[in-house]
Amino acid sequence: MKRRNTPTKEAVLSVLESTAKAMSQDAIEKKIGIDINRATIYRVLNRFCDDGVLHRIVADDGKQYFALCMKCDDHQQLKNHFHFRCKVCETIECLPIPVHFSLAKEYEVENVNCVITGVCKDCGHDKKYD
Amino acid sequence: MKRRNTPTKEAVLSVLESTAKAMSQDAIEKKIGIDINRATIYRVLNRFCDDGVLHRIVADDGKQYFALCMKCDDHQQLKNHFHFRCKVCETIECLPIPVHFSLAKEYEVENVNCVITGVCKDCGHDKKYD
DNA sequence: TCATTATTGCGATTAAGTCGCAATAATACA
DNA sequence: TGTATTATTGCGACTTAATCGCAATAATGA
Ligand SMILES: [Mn+2]
Ligand SMILES: [Mn+2]
Ligand SMILES: [Zn+2]
Ligand SMILES: [Zn+2]
Repeated sequence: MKRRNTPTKEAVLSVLESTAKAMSQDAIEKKIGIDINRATIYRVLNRFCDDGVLHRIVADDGKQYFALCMKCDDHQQLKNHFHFRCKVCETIECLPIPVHFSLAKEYEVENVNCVITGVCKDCGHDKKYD
Repeated sequence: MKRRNTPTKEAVLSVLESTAKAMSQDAIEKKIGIDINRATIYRVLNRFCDDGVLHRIVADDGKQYFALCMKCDDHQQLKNHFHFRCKVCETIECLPIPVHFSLAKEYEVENVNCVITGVCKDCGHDKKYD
């Protein structure tokens, strides 16, 4: 299963590198410019997740969102972090807030998925000129 | 919009009162005994959520799960708590672990959805007689 | 250049959840 | 107790997200 380099992979990655947010397949497809099949985008995203290049967030809207995994040491500590989904601008941001919990040792943790939903700082309700 | 008492409502509630876990529409339908339409179960569940009787968790499998909201003061502090989804027994439990985070005041929080996924204490990998 | 096989496009498919509408039944009230 | 009001239900159609099978394409290494 050796990976091959393709224009599709590079295009998807480049879209995600152009933002600090997590994006859905739909949003990526809209922003990507070139025409790539939906199933292909999903397959590329899933492979990136398998390879540890991206992480997947399932929000409370039931949709999957994908974001780059940070590699520098500063960010590595944030392996499990909170996410914020804004209902107004429909974006998901990776928050620099680590998730802490402690479970009885019999539990085996495989994934942590934490999403806070509401209105983000850029869309606050007091904004008069929306 | 005054609520009416119906056998359906009572049946759904009784299923959820019979367990400490969160359940999906599918699981509820299987356990409920009487034959109730899928859309109706969803409508009942949604109404219970609106009324604060149930809370809804969206897990990383993309599905919605519903659990009773505890009313005693002991549990009220756990308004936002972690959930654990076991991939083996396919259940979701409400953990008595509160979710803590702090956001810049410009954020408006409307919902908190935290799910840890893995293998629960009853399904541990060392079990030889599964 | 050629063979291998990972990747892609396409259409069909699955699954969760919602919606419109007509029929039913819980509630309030005469 | 009868009747009107309207919340609730059942049904089927629909929506959306995501996956899958398969044949065609193209990246890679020899
Ligand atoms: Mn993130
Ligand atoms: Mn819970
Ligand atoms: Zn926003
Ligand atoms: Zn389990």
